Amino acid sequence: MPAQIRLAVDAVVFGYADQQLQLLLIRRNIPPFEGEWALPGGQVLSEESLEAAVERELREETGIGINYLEQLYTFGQPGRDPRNRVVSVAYFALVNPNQFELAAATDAADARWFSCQKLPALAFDHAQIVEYAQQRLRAKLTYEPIGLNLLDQDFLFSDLEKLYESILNRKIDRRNFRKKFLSFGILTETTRVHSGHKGRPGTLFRFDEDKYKALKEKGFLFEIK
Amino acid sequence: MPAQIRLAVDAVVFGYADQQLQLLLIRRNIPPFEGEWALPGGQVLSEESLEAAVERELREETGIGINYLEQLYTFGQPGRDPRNRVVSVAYFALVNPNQFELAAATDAADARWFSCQKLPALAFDHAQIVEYAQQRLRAKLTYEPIGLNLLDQDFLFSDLEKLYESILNRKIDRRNFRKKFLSFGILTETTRVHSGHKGRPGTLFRFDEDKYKALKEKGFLFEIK
DNA sequence: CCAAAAGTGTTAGGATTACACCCATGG
DNA sequence: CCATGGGTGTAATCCTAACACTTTTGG
Repeated sequence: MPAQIRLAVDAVVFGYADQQLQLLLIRRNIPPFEGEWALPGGQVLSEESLEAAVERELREETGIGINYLEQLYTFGQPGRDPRNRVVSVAYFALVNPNQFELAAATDAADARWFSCQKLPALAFDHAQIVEYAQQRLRAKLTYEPIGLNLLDQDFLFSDLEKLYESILNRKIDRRNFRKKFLSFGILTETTRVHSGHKGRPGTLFRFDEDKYKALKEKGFLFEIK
Repeated sequence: MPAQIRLAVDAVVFGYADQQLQLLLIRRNIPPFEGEWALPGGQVLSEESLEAAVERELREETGIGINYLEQLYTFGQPGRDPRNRVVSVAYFALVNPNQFELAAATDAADARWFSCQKLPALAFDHAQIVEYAQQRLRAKLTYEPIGLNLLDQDFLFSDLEKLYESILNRKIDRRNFRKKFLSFGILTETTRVHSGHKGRPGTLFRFDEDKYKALKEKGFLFEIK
């Protein structure tokens, strides 16, 4: 029998707060890399699916509720874990940090959001995994409306615009962006709001996911340049 | 210790011949699914990378030389292998079937090309994996020039055009396609050819991969609609 | 000389970009 | 009444899509 290969999952969980992309990390309380920050994750149990493993680990380690989940990539270089051969299937998740208690520390683990602008050093090859996930997020934002999973259910157009600007890291023309996005017909208008800010209140929009799915079936293409 | 999860790789190897997309399959000579057709692949050894495992399996089972390889997706549903829990990292490969002996049967395995239009029943969940790979290929053809890996080094424009037509399964305007593709500046012109066909001989082109990489670095975007 | 495939340019319509002023509210 | 952010239209440009005839060769 060959030396065993262990299978794990890791989750790159993005949130959006303070007009910045945030990443959810846990502090490891066991070796290797004890005390360092790492992606939530762990070994896959023998009878559970990969997605179930991700969800279980997130529940155990962070108590979080996921809006969007997709498989990212499988990292399997020998040596990426200094002790054993561990192959890890990385997942990519989007959540709205407002929808639950900010990183309730369950288990023994300490869970926290970090701005993607100021990440700490990460255990294993997790920095590489995060880099890969950011690329995926940036790319996907332009051809699927997944960014909406990072916002509140009802949001201002300016929120959406700032989200795109901060993640894609470039200026976006407000008028053209709104025209384009609205032209897809996947947002519905709600009432109005003042909320915390000064200035004129803005319209609240809501993502119509069923509409989007229906259009997608019909071959409709979402695209933001 | 939990029941062991086994890790495997599978390769979806596409070729192009007779103006059709082809898929490389092997006939299994051990249970389960003995005698049925399946993707080349097998268990990952404890010290090899995933890519090395794919290349080793392809060498052992088919004697093939790969032009393009990328990770496709990891399939890990419990029950996908009726005997053990096997998680398989699927890879996606493009080859030119002219570049080596047509599926030399090494090992005990029988390896063959099948037109993607007429695939046999496949073992395990391999039909699903192939379906996923075809989607990836179709999508990727439109935003990366990977189709060139399926052709001879020197090829006619009409070959490229037919390749796109057959894989995307729609008519393409010959003039617009040529204009667009040439505008990228990633093809270089060679001499002329008659080859086997009737009619006026056409110019042979060659993919300038270095040029493409250089442009890509600079933020250039390849796109065929 | 005929059949087969290669090669080539123009135009209309649609999409994208660039751009600046007025409006509604809170303090 | 002022500061802040929300809301809106038009014109120039670029890109895409549609479209047909001529050229070169082999048989």
